[in-house]
Amino acid sequence: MSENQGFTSQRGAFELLLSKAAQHGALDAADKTAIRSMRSRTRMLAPGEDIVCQGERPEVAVLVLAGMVGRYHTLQNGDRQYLSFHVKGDMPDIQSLYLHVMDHSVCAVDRAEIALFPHEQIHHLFMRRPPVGVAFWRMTWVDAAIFRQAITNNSARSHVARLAHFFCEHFFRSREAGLIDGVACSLPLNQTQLGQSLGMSMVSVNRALQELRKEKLVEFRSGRLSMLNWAGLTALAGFDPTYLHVA
Amino acid sequence: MSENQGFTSQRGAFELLLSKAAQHGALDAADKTAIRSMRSRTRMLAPGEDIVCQGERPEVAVLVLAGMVGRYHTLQNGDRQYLSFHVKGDMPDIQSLYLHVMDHSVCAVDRAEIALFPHEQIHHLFMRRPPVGVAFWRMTWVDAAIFRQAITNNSARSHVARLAHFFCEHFFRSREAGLIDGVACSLPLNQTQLGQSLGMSMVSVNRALQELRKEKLVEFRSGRLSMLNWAGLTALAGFDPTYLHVA
DNA sequence: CGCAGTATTGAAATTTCTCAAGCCGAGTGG
DNA sequence: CCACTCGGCTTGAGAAATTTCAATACTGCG
Repeated sequence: MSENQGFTSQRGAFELLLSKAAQHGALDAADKTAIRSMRSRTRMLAPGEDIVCQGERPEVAVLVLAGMVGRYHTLQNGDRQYLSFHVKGDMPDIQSLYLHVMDHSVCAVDRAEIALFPHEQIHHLFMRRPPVGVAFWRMTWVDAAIFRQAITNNSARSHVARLAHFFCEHFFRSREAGLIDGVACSLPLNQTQLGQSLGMSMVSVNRALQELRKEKLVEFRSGRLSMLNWAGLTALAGFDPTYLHVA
Repeated sequence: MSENQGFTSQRGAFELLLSKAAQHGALDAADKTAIRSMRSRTRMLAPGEDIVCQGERPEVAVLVLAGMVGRYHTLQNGDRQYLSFHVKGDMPDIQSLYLHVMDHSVCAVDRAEIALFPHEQIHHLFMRRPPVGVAFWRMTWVDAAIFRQAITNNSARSHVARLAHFFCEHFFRSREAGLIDGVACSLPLNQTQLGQSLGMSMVSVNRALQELRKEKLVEFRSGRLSMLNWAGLTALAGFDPTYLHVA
């Protein structure tokens, strides 16, 4: 991986936020100016580093600029359950704006870069420019749709279909975010983490993976996911991208 | 159960909506007037009746006035996965306002009464009164937190803890909605539906239920849930209500 | 070259599901 | 008033899926 692949300048954060918001609602010039007038700072994160933890009360919201960020619950026995993963352009904890105490943690999965926007400024932005609020609102609704799909995936699908569905979703979203490289994308998770996302043991992940490999549907090694047969994989997974609500 | 227990008049719908919104954000007189100026109609639903189906494009949003409403996915093989259940004061499909095609269905679980608000009016309300938008927005964020918890529940907890957690959440939310009768509340689901919510077979639900009964933690028969030992149940479930973000 | 983390494998232990039968209680009609 | 029926609950037992445990291989990096 080249040194700063995908890593964005400070100025880039606003352009990214703008284009993301524009995907979710029509914005006029005043809306865009208002977005650009916010203050933010950027931050680099080491692999595994926590950004906010369950129980905290953050005063800033995160925008992912590069790398992958994950959200997870920590159970009483210390077990970790990943809830979702986020790529460039996602705002994984915007809900902390009004839901003051975090019910989950947010961490960098691999090396990542984020921008931080103060809650106060986002709040004023929404009050002054309702269409911007609606655009952001829509983003969080897509998020909720992704959570719903995760419930179904982890509760009602076989291990193989479950893993396949996870891969389909990640690839599809990476494509939307412009992060595809031919037929491959980055997915910097190990099999243990995959298990903590899908509600299965690491060994079961390994065996499900072998199934998919044997059928020549995907390849997945050292953080790289390659789609060998998209039609076959989506059919096996029962993947229907409607829930991702791409405009 | 008495004839129209909990069933609300047309006028009651606005008061309910108002008090619900007020729980999630400070509203001034103009905000309240704007909410009251909307048009709505109410509707009675038979047990099991669908309100909106996966794939449809509704033009109204639902407010639950009485009874229980559920959301579910339908899988390719016809299996059903329940995603969440909603009681008086909840708006289970407000996201259809901007996420135009439904990625899941909404149905009445038992006999229920709902109010329907045209999308167009809700949209104008949000544009004119941003604080009202924020209050509604917060409601949907709590919804998302509930989905996250369901992921963890169905993926990482034992069958017994899973069922216990489900009971805790339902009881807690029913209490918030003022639907508690002493130590009991309504939960009009059978064991098959419980299984379709928790990602377990009906037989496993039955056996988990027997565990909870044996420990004298809860009683659950014919749609009625009684809490016999709240402290014991929450401890077993690992239930921490932070995620419900009661203001 | 060797370490550390990750992946893979086999086999036993355990959990979970399926199947199928019997039970129970509420409502129905004779 | 009682037999009947229907849906939902309960039970046991075998089959299947899944996890656990533990040993072995692999890989990238210092």
